Amino acid sequence: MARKKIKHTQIPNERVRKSTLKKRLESLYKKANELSILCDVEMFIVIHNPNEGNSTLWPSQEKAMNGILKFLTFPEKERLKKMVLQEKFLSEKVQDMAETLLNLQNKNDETEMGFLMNQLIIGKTFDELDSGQLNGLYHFVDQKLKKLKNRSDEIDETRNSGPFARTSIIKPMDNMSGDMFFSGTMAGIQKNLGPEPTEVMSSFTEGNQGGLLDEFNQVWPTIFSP
Amino acid sequence: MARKKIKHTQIPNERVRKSTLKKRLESLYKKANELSILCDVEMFIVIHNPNEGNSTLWPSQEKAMNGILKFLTFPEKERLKKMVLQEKFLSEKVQDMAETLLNLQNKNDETEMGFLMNQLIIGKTFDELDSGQLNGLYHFVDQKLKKLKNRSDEIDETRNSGPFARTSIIKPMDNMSGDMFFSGTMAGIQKNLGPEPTEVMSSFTEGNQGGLLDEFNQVWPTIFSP
DNA sequence: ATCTATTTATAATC
DNA sequence: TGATTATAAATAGAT
Repeated sequence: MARKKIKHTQIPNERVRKSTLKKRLESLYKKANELSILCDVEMFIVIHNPNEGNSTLWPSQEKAMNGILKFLTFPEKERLKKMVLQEKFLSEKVQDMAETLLNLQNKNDETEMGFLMNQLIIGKTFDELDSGQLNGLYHFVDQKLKKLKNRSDEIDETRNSGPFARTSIIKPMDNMSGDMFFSGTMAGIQKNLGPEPTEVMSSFTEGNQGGLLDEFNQVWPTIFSP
Repeated sequence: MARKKIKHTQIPNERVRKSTLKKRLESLYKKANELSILCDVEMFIVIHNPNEGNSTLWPSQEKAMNGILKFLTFPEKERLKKMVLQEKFLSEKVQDMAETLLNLQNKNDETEMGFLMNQLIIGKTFDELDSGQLNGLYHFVDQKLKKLKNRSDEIDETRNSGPFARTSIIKPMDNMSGDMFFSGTMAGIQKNLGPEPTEVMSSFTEGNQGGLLDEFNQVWPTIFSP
């Protein structure tokens, strides 16, 4: 939208490309912000820029991290446990491990330490195929630790010997109402909109009373690409 | 941009709000797609819609999940381990747990099963404060399991008794060049662009040779909000 | 960065 | 819902 219509290919001139990126990103943020206000939705945007060697998160690291962390949380311990056992897809060892973790989890329930522990375990257990690329959570945890340290130093120095009481100090994550996550198929390009998004219905609009597979199907009842 | 300039507040009429959301989202996807092509960047967008009780991921669940999973991976096992020990922020129990997991991880290194195990452990160990909201990874794991089952049935039925060989069947995640993750501070609204994004320099543009804290600071040398 | 001639997006309407 | 159209916004190229 300007003096001339442009081609839909990568801008060859680096100067122009960079400038265009900046201008268009500003617009994109503006649009996203408008949309979230006008239509009462939450959104976040991630931009990876291989050329510049950086990434940008909008509207903030904090919000997106919280979303992402919730993204990776399961709805029910027992449901997963049963599924794993029933489907027999995983070894006993893995199941034992999961149970052990579950127990440990329960003991630390509602403590920030428990949350941090989870963070660390995640970091440890993930494959490291992209080693050298991934410091985000590292930093996140570091910040959490610092925050926690400050708070517990202020609030509760006498109750326990160490800085980390077993009582709940802060809630691990914000509550964001209406979160739900993602499923579906990938599709091609329609009109000029680029790839279609994937969308799912919310699980909490659905009942849940059948067997394990029914349960699963009810949780993910509708997969559609609008 | 239309017949009339609109207010920057939530659209009261539900029908209009829904319609506007749809139209504007299409435009946003289009813009995002254009931008990614024109300026050679990768992006993904997440929209939570509390009212409709659903969420949308653009451009696809697959891509965003891969990004998110990498987001949560640490660069080095030992570095984290040392950090945890040095900082003395976590209990021995937690550290033992982490080590146990680390060992288990090593045994399953480069196997899809190991990857899946990690997924499950993550699900198990996370706090469940948002219980009932989070089925995304559940579904993701299910799909991985199915894929794995199909592949191993086809490729390698004789080498092992079960369907899950200890050898690497598929790589857990795609490689996405130039990924890097997020840090920084949150800022207010500038012009009409909404919140500022947070951005960081890439870790792999930096050297890394000091002590643990130095190391950390070098990994996250520059935090700025453009 | 700033400035316009144009292209695009879209609010209101049908 | 889906189209139409008058107007607001975004922006390519120039400065």
